[in-house]
Amino acid sequence: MAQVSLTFPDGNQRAYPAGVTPGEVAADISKSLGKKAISAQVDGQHWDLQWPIEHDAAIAINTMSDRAPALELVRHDLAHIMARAVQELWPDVRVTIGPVIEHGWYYDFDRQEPFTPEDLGAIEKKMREIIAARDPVTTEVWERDRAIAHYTANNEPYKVELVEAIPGDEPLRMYWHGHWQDLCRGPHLQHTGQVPADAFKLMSVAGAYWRGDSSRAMLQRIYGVAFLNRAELKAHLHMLEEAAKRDHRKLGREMELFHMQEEAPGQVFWHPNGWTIYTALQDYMRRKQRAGGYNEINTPQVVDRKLWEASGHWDKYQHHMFIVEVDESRDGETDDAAVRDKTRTRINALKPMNCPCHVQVFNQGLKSYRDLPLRLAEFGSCARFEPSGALHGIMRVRGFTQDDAHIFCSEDQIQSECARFIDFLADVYRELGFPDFEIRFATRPEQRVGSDESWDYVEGALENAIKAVGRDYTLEPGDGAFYGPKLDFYLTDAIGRVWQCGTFQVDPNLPERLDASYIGQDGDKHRPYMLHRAVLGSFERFIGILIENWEGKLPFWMAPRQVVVASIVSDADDYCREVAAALQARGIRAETDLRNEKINYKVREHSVGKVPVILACGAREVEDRTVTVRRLGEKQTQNRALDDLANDLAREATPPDLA
RNA sequence: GCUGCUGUAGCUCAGAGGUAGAGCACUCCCUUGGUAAGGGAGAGGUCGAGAGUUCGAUUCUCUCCAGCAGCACCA
Repeated sequence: MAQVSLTFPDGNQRAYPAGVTPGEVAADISKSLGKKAISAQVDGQHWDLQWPIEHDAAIAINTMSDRAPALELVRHDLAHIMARAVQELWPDVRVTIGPVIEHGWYYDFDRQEPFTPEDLGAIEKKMREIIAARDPVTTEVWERDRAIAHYTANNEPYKVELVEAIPGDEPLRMYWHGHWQDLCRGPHLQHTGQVPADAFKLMSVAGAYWRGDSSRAMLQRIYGVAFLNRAELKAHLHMLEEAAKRDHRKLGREMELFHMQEEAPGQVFWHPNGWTIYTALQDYMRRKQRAGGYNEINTPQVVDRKLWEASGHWDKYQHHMFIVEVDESRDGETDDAAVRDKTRTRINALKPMNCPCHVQVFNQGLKSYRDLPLRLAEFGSCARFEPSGALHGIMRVRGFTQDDAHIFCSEDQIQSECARFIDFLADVYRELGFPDFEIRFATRPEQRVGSDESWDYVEGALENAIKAVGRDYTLEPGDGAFYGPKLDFYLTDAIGRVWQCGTFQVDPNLPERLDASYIGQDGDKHRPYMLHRAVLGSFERFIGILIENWEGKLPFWMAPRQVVVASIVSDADDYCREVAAALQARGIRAETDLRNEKINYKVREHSVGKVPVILACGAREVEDRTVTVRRLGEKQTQNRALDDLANDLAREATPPDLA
């Protein structure tokens, strides 16, 4: 009989009959390992305990203490257990797919009636019964015809479709969790009892398209989270609560930053406090850009469709544009709709992007190679008709302002401009409190314009630029824009969430379409490249990220209300006004709170409002010309001389680029 | 846009086929209080919009609008 030689992690080798399974190997090592085993790594591949090993291989047996495979298996088995529970409760439900995702899994079902929160409870209960039953998990490889016949007979059309989509040379694997069967790649646990019964929770149900295709059936997706023990589950649920606490929509209301209303969906009404943040950030970016060699411009919002036709947006982006039809016959003539000339109608669109307008600025007058690179920046207010379901607070809106710029340059300037931009962006992110960020390099997609040589050159230039500034990046092959490759910049917030903000895109296409040119050293006309770039992305979204990152407790220089001077007794009112005025004279955003309320009340209210510094003044402070300082989040107070404190606060209030 | 859910006072939410309630916030009064809510009184709502059923609709039905979760979208 043929033998296979298995090498264990400690270097030991043992011979087994070919076709031995990791489960048999584990049981051979020890009875307890045989029981504890959950799966194996065979030549680095995650391997089911039941799969035969036919060749010499390196093998390691996984148990629950091998975190990554354990989590993978627990979540994956839970997906099957949940699907089984659902079909036991409602036999007419059709099953589809149920993959493992970050923190847990989901499974998509086809069912007429919606699942209710009570249903989730019933499913969870049934799942615990299945786990308690310790049903064996078994597997078999089936022929395609058998699988199709089986699923056809059982009225599981989605499964039939899945089987048909699997390439003919790939074996079809079936898994049983007790009596319940599902098509699955595996691997799985030994039996359902290996799933920790107290470390999972069904979270929510939501719609999802079959195979992610919006033209196909809408299924119901049940999400679950699962961990290896109860403590981890609780920690995760606690983290979700933390994220909810940081929700910028909630903090925006509490801190009186902005509001939105149904007459202007997806657009922000900024209140004084929120606008203070906005302008502080914008003033900062304006200084940075000026120092970074950009020329700030401003371009129209309402632009004739002719320009959008020329730029290609009318063809490709029209459904995302706010289109404005203007009846020009009323121009200076009449307000009476009946006598207007309907033929004098002009079609405009609100700009969804600034680039075509920036080319118009570039195109004014003759440009020389000496003018390049020309960096035109605009805090460009754009309007995009985003799908209603995409809107989300101030993070995904229909009206927003980008920190946009376009760099017009020659081909051989792309690399240095890219390196220069990465440095610029890193500097801004660092100063704004995001020292770590990730670069993703998206290369040529299937559908593209331009020659392969040109793509080779430009992709090479970007790659060299990243290397020149000494940064790592991950590759996203095929994810570039149709006109050119791009770099996307992702920052990580205080609770580990990742946000794409910055971007750098090489575009030879739009200068061509809009006929931009410059005179080269040789006296001939040349086509410039256009580099689209943004650091923050949009002010609206970035401020949302800042609010959530800092939980509303923004750095002092951005805080909308930096100091509240609160009186303890009304005899201190005049002194409080004097203190506030002294701080205001130093450029600090200070207010007084002289209301007839106790200091406890005032402290609570301004703490909830995230005011970083509360200065309390009573009889003692008036007497000594001091203030008692209470910093947000600190219990302890500090008595300080007014002048001293004013110096400190003035320093703290200085934006990072001026410090 | 799609599926599901939601829409009642500024905010958070309760309620019911017979035109509405709480807490906080707000106004006034008492209180001058030393670091996360002092006490009392008062005012405040076309119950998201429109249509239908009904003697009567904020409540039931339909349509629309907006929000929430997810999906799709984010050249």
